[in-house]
Amino acid sequence: MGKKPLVKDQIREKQDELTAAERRLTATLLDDSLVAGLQSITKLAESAEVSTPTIIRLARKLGYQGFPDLQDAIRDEIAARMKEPLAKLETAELSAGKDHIISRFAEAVSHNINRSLERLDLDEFDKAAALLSDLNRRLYLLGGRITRSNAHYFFNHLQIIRPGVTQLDFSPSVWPQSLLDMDENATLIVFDIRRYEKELERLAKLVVDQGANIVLFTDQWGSPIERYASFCFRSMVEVPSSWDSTLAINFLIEALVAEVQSRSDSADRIAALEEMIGESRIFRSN
Amino acid sequence: MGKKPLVKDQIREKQDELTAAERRLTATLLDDSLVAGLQSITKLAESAEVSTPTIIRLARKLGYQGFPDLQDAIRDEIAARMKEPLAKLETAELSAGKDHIISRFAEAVSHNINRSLERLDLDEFDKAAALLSDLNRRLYLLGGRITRSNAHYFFNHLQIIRPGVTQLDFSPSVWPQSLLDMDENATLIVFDIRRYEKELERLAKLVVDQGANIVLFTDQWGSPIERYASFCFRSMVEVPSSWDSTLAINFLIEALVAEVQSRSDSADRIAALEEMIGESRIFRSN
DNA sequence: TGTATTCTGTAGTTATTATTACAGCGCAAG
DNA sequence: CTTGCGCTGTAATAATAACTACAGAATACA
Repeated sequence: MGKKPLVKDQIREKQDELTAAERRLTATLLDDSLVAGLQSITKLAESAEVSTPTIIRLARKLGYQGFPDLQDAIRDEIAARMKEPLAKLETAELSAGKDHIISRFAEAVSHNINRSLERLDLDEFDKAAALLSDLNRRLYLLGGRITRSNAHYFFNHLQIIRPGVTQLDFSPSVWPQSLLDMDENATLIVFDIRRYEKELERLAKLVVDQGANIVLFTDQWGSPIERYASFCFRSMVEVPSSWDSTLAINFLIEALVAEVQSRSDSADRIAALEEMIGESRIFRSN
Repeated sequence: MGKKPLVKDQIREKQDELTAAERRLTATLLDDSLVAGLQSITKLAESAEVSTPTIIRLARKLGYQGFPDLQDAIRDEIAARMKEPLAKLETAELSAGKDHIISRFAEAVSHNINRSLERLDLDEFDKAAALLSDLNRRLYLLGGRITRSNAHYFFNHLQIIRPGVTQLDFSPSVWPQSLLDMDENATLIVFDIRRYEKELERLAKLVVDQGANIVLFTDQWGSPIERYASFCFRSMVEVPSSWDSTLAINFLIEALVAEVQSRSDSADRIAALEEMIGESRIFRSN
């Protein structure tokens, strides 16, 4: 049994063969994501300003037995959409820019975050947060060509929340110095999405050999570093763009920052930092 | 007339005074975000394994006249939620981690992106994209303490897509050199969210005085730089964390990257870059 | 264990909804 | 014009849903 087409799409598809009254009806339906179709046929008829038989005729044209049958389909769709943490969005409807990049992007992004959260193991998240909150462990961060920005964002926060956080330079030539310190009391947080970078993998291997843990952020297909990682977070990255989207990854980073922060009770630390920033400008110049 | 409470909340509130069968029913309802409540009373009774009168009794307990009355309320709520580009999520339901940080975070993030997109003027977006695609204009990027990571992410992409892109150092002491070049053929892309940074504002003023354009990314309250900006994108940043979330800002960045990319037809440029990366490693070390 | 109280479903009734049949209307072609 | 065809609504009917009354079951308490 094949996947049923979405009612919304069925309507769009048949739009041409619909009569005037039927279009008035579909307009009403499409107008609020089909929710209007869940009323009784009488009420729907009133709000679309058509007669009840028109509704039944439309239902039949779309291939349903009758109105209740169509309603079931609509309800199933809505239920499915509500299940999504971030619903698939229809966003375009908000400013008539149906095919604007913003709409298509928003749709893709919500899909990405949805799927990523769906696959996320909350236990793993908690354990990773605990690991990153452990002040006895030093943290090192490293990203690839694109993801180094994400690594930096994470670093930027972690560094304020707790001591012992280091960002590795993007250039492999200076890695050896830090590598020396990455023993069993160190954790390397590494970002690697396609196209996966060999240098990162090589470093990962070395680091694990020295006993350090690895927390990996990668894409849906998975970096080769996965085999070395104690914790691995896969996020969906595809969007209608020549570039991958790291939004789902950023979501995880921000959530981890929030969690690590609350576990670390770093209020004092931050207060002290704020004071330093307030009193003097020299610290902002680094 | 005050705002009506959400059915979901009404149920939670009265949970204590509900009987066994009624709880079975509310469990079914809550289980799929109340969508089950849009079926006929008969079907709902079946799927919740209670009798139809139980349903009516619950409806009355919640303060409704009867089942259809309750249904109307549910439908209204769902309609409201579907209107959101990214729906408010109930995400917790996906793994029973009701109050897990991930759930609360996801809810906040969807709210933030929703609101931000709602306020986004697509025309402004397009015009900004056009500005950034204009190869006759040089681009400079700058962020604040936290947002410099975002600036860097944007820079990372723009730099590949087109020539004439410069990232300003975070340290004000080296700004003057770049400032010299920021004339009417330059655009400064600046990120400034709370706590707004005075240095950024001062630079913005200088830059505008020299005739350059400013594209500003800020938070919902708005940076003081707004008065100097040709384009201003406000994004919501509040999340259940000690830190602000820049996800909505990143959304815009990624969408702009996609748009600028497609306007710039930089296929050749990227192909050349890929080739260089493939042939030699030295370019990755900087 | 017995009794009172509350809960819950069955079955019957009423109200509403979904469907059908048909007739009027409007538009296009001759 | 007039004729014909398709669209649309009205009104009657069939189907289903919503509600009520009541009685059996479950539970709490003496």
